[in-house]
Amino acid sequence: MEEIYTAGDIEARAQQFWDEQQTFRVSEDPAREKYYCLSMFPYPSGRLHMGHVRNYSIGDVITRYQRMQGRNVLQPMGWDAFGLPAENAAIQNQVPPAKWTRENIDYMRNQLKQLGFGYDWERELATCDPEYYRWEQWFFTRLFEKGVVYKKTAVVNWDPVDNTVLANEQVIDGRGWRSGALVERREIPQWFLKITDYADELLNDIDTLEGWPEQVRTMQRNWIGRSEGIEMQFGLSGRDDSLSIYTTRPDTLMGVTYVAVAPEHPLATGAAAGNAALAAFIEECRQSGVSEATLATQEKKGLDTGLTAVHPISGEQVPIWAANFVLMEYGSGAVMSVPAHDQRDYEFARQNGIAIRQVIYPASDDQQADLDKQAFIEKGVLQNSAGFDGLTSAEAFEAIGDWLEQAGKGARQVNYRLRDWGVSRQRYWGCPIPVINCASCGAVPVPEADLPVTLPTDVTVDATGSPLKKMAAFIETTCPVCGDPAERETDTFDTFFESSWYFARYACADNSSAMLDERANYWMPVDQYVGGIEHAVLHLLYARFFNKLMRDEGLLVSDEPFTCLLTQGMVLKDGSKMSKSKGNTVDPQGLIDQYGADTVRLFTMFAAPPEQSLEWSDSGVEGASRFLKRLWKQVYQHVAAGPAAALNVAELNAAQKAVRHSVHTTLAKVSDDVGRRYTFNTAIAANMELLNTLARFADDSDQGRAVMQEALDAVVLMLSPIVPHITHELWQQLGHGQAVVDCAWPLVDEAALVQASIALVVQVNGKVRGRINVSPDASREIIEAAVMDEENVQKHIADKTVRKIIVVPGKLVNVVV
RNA sequence: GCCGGGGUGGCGGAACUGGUAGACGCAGUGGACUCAAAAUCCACCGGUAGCAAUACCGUGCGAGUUCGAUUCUCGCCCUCGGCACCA
Repeated sequence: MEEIYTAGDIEARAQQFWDEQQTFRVSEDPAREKYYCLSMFPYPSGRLHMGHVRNYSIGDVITRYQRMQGRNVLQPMGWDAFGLPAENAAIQNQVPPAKWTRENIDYMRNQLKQLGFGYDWERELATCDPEYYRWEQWFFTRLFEKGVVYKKTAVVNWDPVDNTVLANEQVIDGRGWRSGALVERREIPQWFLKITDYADELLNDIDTLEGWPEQVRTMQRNWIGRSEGIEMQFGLSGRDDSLSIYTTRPDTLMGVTYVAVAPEHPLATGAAAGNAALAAFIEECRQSGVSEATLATQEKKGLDTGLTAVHPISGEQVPIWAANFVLMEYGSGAVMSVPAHDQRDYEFARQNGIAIRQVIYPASDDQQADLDKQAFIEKGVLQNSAGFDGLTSAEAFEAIGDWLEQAGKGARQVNYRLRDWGVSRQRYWGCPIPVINCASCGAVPVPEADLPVTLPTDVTVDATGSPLKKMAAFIETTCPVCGDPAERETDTFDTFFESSWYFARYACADNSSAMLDERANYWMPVDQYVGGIEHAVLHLLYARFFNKLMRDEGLLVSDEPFTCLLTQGMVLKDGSKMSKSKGNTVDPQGLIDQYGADTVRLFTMFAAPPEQSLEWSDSGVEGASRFLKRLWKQVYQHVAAGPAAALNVAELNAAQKAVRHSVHTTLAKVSDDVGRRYTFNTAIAANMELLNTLARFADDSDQGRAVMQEALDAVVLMLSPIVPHITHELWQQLGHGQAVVDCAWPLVDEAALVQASIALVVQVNGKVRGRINVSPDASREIIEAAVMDEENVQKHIADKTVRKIIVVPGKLVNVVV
């Protein structure tokens, strides 16, 4: 055995071994328990960043640990290869997106291999492969036939200078990122998936996701936003039609003093025809981005349309305002406004001189309503509400609901905040939407025999929008129904489309005749999914939705795709997210070259628990490297002295027993940390502590060396999922024939955990005043007597009377005076 | 603005179910080894007072519950993630 640890050679040898043995190649084996561990696949942006290293290290530790538990473990890897950055790179460097993407994939695949992650590379997929995206095109046409997809107009960010649609992130302070032009809202026709049809199931099934973090489940529930309310009709003065409005607070209905509609609402745009000021206001509202964060934080503005609505109960005429805070996408694009009982309506009414009418009064004395200062938003008792006076808010909800239903002016309705999923993107580098637009037949799905609709890759990309829209050869086709000349759809899918089913495709990535086959039902659902917390809502909700769509199409049997979810925190440098614009990135490659993959993996696992953000530290990496050198040295010194004798537990002296006790308490703790808690940082810390103990244990006797052998074997096995290369080598050097990657996780010897005496903390009035040593089975009486014997305890009791003594078994004693 | 997290020594973090605050590591200080340096090894390492034993203070801020609160409750401050076209 070499005396000095050299990561480079060791890592190359271990990786070659796994490669030759096809260690991580798996197939279906009904006789064994399967375990599917999946990390979110990366966007091939060029090089791995620290977030990837962290994500994939976590997944690899879990994978290797589960292998040691004897399970049939699948861990695949692939590429989320469509997306905006490839187009940006194309504009900047005149390199076609396909070429750029392929080169990035090749480079990053090599980096993943250098890091020693145990993937089954046979299953690798890239979403920009026609062999991959043809199946989502096929699936879309199935959904089309079923009526799950439909087309409607929706607003986008429009850059009037570059004449292109911008992503929200390309809008900076209301201006296009390249042109600097003020962004406009523009309505264009787009394809939607009816995710709202699944809103109830998506909501209810959250309850079954017990392996998910509670915060993610809460965020998804809030995102879906189920509410119960009343949908009612406000009449329109001087018109035959009416205005549909939804409210969750019908108890406040008699306090309505105006109605607000979105600036794009037909009522507002209609009224603008004869109203220059209103037209100017609507135009002004059009000059802003579409993101909800933008709309919610901008100054609340509105203008009276001059139209009036008729209150469904009182018949009173209330003004209709156009307001920039009402979203056309949400509900009917109109809201009733009750300034007395809604803070936003209150501020808007104050600002615009609209009446404030209180109809809800506090039900008890602990509540106060001061409408000179703010709205009273609590529930209470109704007044000034005609026939509903005296009812509580809850009673009024029912009474007003009944009244409206009987009058034919409204109905109880469940509403969702969730909106249907718009999947059209006016981009080049994505999966073409398989639709042909025919003048006489309308939108027609591309027949299965003509799939895939292949994305042309020989293109020049510039800042003025998708090159597809200028490619006659791509666009011009014939209608599959009538055979007349027709035009191909030039929009591509939202890239969330690809990432909504890749997890199932890994099970049968080689199938060229079907989207999924029976192997998907062997591997699905994913047992452990690992990825960034930033995907808590969108990706994870779309993937859950898609899984249900695939189930309903008969492609899968599971209701949910991911049994357990681990949301990893971000990697920070100097307190903020690493990014090129901040210039605070750390390139993993340099660290791999300098220290080796094991050091990088060890540091990322040690610096913080997986769910927390991780603060990068170069000197911390140095520390991780030092630990591996010490581990190497400890094994080297042991091995250099020749083979150890067999362990005979009955012959051990007190010091040897103490070391064995440390080994097995560490083993128990690390098994729990790695297997249940996923706190790899504390698992590593416990091993560091144990190695410190072993370094102080100098015992050349036969049993001393036997204890050391058992201890080093345990440390190597415990660390092997985290630092697989060095432990691969050390395990051989410790005299074992089997590769460490194929070993079983070590078992705790319960007998080694038993101790002759344990230390209890002694408190007086909750403050630590000393410690006592007692036998683990000492009675309460013996413990109390020992406590009272303590000098420092007596001093703090002094002349006071002992009121009670609290004994927490195995931990502490608190004397209350 | 709305939804969800987080805040503990000089730094990253530990304390798992309300029970010893600061494990482990980094940085630092002192020492050993060396001609010297690096590396390595040993010791110390929250603040104040004290030779020490020990005492008091201390987990973002303010209240509360409890024998006991980093942990639970309420209010506030700061910060990070998401907000439907970044992935």
